[in-house]
Amino acid sequence: MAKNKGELTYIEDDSKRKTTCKKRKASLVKKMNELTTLCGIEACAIIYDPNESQPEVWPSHPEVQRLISKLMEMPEMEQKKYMFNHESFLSKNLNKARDQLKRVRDENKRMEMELFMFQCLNVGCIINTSNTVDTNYLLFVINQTIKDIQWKESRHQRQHGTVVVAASTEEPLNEEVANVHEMEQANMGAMQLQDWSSDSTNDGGNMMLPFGDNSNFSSGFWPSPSFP
Amino acid sequence: MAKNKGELTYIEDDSKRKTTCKKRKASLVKKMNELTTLCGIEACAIIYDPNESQPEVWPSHPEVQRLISKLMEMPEMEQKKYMFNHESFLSKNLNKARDQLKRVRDENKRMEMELFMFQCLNVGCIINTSNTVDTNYLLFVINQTIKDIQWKESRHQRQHGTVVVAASTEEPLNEEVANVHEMEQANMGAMQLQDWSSDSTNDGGNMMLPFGDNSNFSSGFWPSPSFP
DNA sequence: GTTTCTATGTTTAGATG
DNA sequence: GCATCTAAACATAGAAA
Repeated sequence: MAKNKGELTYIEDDSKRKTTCKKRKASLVKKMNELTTLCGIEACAIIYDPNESQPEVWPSHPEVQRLISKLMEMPEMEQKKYMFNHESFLSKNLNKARDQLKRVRDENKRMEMELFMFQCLNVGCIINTSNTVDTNYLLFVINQTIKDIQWKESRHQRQHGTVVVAASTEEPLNEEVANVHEMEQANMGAMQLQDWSSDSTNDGGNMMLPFGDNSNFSSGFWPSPSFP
Repeated sequence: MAKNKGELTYIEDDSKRKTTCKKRKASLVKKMNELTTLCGIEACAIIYDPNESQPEVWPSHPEVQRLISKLMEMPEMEQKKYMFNHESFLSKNLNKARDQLKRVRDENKRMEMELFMFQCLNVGCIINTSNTVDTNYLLFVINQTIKDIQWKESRHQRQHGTVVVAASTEEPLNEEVANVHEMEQANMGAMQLQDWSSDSTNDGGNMMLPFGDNSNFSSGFWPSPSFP
């Protein structure tokens, strides 16, 4: 504590406490970011600040959920293993249970990825992919979504023009990804990008989405969308 | 980072990383203690350090459990509200006031577009683009998003493989769109998508939300996002 | 209420026992 | 590996804008 020389007691003054809290929360989050980035470890934090309407989590809600799950799962899994080893009559159901578990896991993973994808799109970037999400699966989900978009969009080409979004790797493993390029060729339309950043006045009104107060979106989540 | 001047990247050297990790974990915990004490708020942290056999929790396991329960009781749709805002500690950078107005305007426009883009993905088609949105700008946003994805993704190629997502029109007018193809070329790596649905044992468990019989955790934080 | 500034205390990467 | 030391960078309480 600068200028306070180690006085580690509750700050009675409301204003001072609030200010300090805000500053220190920011610093703490920065420190967590540094720790996880520099050392490549996983960490999360939950902070309940009465000054905020909602608890603050770091680095993101899905990641916190994942780490919490990881924490909660540890003792349970050992317990299960123990039980399976000792209750022989359960062993005949083992394969069945495993399949079930796998299905549930896949479903959870899918939901997590879809939620994550939503958040990425909402914020505009991939959020803290280091050590947090299965990027391969995320890409699978994105490709699936893109495929849906393309399929549905193709029914409206004549009305609205065409937009193509494509995902690729060096060696696309599935048909969907491969077809992306074909569609990209086929759908080359007559559209041009305008300079969106100019001060043109003919677009602002159309840009507004009728969601009223946009403040929800200004308090996004962490890490930053890093808009250029 | 003393003597390291803001180089916020993974420390490759094992010994250095381990030492830094230990020091910084201690500092982080100290900071959390100061924050909670000085400001009288509740907070907890979970840290997974591969160097440690057990995950480290702060301030204590029961307290972490209690705060997690508190968090889990919140409705999912309000996630956005309690995410940290990266800008709170990163935006202290240079020439901020210079083009603040323009940035805010662009930001609003971009957020509207991103939200719109999400809605498109969520619904599965481009929604009534005529008379509602600037399609050209939508493409720009998509490209920006893609660019961000690529940039972030490129930092993890070795771990997860490479994917390039691209959007194009017949005549891309800006650098971003043009660069998409360059990056597509540049990022052609040696990676392949893995079969995400395989029985790999290193990820499935983390996806499970093992709240099971604990009513605190089963009280609803993971409702299905109802995707198509 | 917020942001900016700054003097001063704290953290920390690297070096050394 | 673990403690101690140190210069450099950082964090921050208080004040001012």
